[in-house]
Amino acid sequence: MNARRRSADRTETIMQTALDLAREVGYAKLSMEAVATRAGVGKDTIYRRWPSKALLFLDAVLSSRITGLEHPDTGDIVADLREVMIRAVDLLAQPPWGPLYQELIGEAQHNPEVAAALNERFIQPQTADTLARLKTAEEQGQLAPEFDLDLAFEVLSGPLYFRLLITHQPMTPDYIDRLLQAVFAGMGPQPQS
Amino acid sequence: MNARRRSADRTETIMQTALDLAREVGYAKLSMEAVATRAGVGKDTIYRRWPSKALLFLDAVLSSRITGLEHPDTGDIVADLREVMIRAVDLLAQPPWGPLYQELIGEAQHNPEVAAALNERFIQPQTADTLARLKTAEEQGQLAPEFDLDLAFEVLSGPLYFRLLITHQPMTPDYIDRLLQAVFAGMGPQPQS
Amino acid sequence: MNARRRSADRTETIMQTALDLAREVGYAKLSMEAVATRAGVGKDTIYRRWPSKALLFLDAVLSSRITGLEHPDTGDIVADLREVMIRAVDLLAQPPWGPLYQELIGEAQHNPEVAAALNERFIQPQTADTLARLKTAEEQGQLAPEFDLDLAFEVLSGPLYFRLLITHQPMTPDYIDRLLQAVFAGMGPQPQS
Amino acid sequence: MNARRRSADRTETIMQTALDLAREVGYAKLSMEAVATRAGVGKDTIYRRWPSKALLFLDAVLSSRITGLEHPDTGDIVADLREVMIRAVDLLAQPPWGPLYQELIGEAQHNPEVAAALNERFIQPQTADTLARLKTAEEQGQLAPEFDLDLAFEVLSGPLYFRLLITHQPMTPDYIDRLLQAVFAGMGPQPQS
DNA sequence: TGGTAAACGAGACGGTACGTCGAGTCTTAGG
DNA sequence: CCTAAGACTCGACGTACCGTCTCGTTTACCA
Repeated sequence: MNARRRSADRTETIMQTALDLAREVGYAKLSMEAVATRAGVGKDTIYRRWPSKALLFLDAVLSSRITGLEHPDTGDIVADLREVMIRAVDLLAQPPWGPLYQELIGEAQHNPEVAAALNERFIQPQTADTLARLKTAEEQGQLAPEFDLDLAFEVLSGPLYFRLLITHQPMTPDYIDRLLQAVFAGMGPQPQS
Repeated sequence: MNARRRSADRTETIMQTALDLAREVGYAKLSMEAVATRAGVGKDTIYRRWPSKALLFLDAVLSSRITGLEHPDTGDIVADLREVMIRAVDLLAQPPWGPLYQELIGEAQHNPEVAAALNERFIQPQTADTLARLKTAEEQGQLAPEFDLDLAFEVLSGPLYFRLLITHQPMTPDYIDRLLQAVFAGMGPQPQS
Repeated sequence: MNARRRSADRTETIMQTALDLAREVGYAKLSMEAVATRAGVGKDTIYRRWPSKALLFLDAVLSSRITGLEHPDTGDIVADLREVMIRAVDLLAQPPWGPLYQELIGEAQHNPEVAAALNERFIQPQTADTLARLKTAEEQGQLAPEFDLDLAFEVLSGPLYFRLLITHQPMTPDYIDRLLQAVFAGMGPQPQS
Repeated sequence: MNARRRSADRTETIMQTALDLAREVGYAKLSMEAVATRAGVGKDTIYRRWPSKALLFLDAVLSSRITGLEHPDTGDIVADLREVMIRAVDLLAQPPWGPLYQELIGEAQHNPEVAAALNERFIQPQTADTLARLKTAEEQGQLAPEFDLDLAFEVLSGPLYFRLLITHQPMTPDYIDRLLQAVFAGMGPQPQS
């Protein structure tokens, strides 16, 4: 089948090589030249597929099947949220995903294309999945009726991102429990009137 | 103490120039050569003071007096938190601070020195200030007695960082109100058992 | 033989530019950056071809066809030597060759590679050509039978180099005549036995 | 006379240090910074005495007493010339004088001040001394009456400079003998008419 | 003999160029 | 036409010295 002269084969090889190299030296020191050489591929073959180093990297990271972040539905919303948060945090805890994801977000800070693609391909699906699960819970009366559902993903994941990106404190299961506890219970002294 | 012969004059000029240029072209495209040229300074004069572009930039951003982020104490903890959050968000909303702060955090993702310095010089003081204000509120019974105070800064600012860095959605006063409401009221359906 | 993909085109352009610049500002003030800029070429493209400014300069000077320094054979050895010496001196008298050749030799004084290349590519062929012509003359009995032929080139050109490099006195046709006269006649009071 | 507050002491130290360093790394890699540091002297202290690196070097080389190049007068002009040539060549043969003198002449090729100073301070006295000795010999009838005395220094030393600067062939006593023999006997076949 | 101006060490300074590196584009030869 | 290879332009890197210019601090003259 030579009609498809951009063989999917090479696309895969390149992404895998990019990922391997990124693990070894980090995104910042990743060079297209090194990727091309190690993949045994001409630089043009890479640029024919991705317009820049950043977008190759993004593609490589996001395509490397990060699975298991869909919400289960056991009927217990807190347990289900906890489950997904734990899984996410486990993923980020074990190399290379934490550093790679960090660097990807770092790159997004001065590269609107990366920022947009990251949102579209990762953040929004994740948000939507969480929202769907929360909707179900709401219908089952497991949430405060007046709670601002659209905010929920941000309130729950915001602190995780804050630790990942800013303070680099560990995100332990215990931390997640405290976080869920705090967010579900609220800071206020009593049921607000 | 003969080490201190570097004129504060130049130090100031360089940081200001770096800041100006960063506003114009962004941190990513900021070059030491451009800073040196525009500041009318030799490159060595810069490298004598900062070991890298990243640390110059950090210094420039953090030294450019960002003030007004200390917590007032009007006796109303929610109002006081709101006040500071509004001010922070106003700062980030108006150029150049938002983009610069974003890029600074972006750089921190692959530069441990920047990450450490950012934490020490900006995040930790900010956290401590918030915590102090919350302690006062707690003593005055304005908070749920069991609330996890150490988490509070993360829970409140996490979502803001999430918007700033990830989704780039606007952080309006209304959004802050919704956030405070959600966090104070909690997600749970009733007085928790 | 894939090594040869460097376009001869660029090679030529670079040497010509180097030569032009050297004429304008001299070798000492010649900079690789200036050559690259004026030639519209990346610095690497230069460094890929020549390992140093010195060797580029040498190549540029020696490649810029200096012709007409081969010995004629009119049958009169003195006239033929005179002819070549006059031509050499004319070449050096008119800019830019004099200064360029001087500076090239200057560079050779602290750069063995330049010294070696200069010898191989210019001095030795010149010496050999002179020696050949002298051999012919000898066979024709135009030279003292016991004269040290291997010395001849040095005895005749040495004084020219001395003037070129050390005293910078002019090398006029008259001077050449005096030199030939002196060397052919000898300093001694009479025919040595 | 307070003008003279520059201690001769330091002047001497600096020249000696320059010379030492030049021996170690060569003139080309000699840096004023290194001279200053090793001499334990501020850079200004050097620049107060010499206007440039080149002139410091010249001064250092020429001041380091090169003696014994004056012509003796034993009555035998050939023997006397030979004596001085041998001594000169011995000096240049043993490090560091050969390389240093070469580099000095190299520098003179693009530095008129050095060239001028070198001529005035070294070449001209040397020439004058030789000429004086030749004059005596002429009066004593040891030279061909019509020989061009002004040329003599050039004819004799030219070949030596040629070897020193261009071909780097050794200048042995034997070579000097051959040179003297050739120059005194002349290249021509007979007593010239 | 103490006061003061120069010479001094130290090294910061504005500049210029170095040689290296990598991004992204372009060229060549082969299949 | 797509590919591997790698040359190309461009621009920035961080370094090294140049020769100049402050800084205090000796020194050594002279008042």
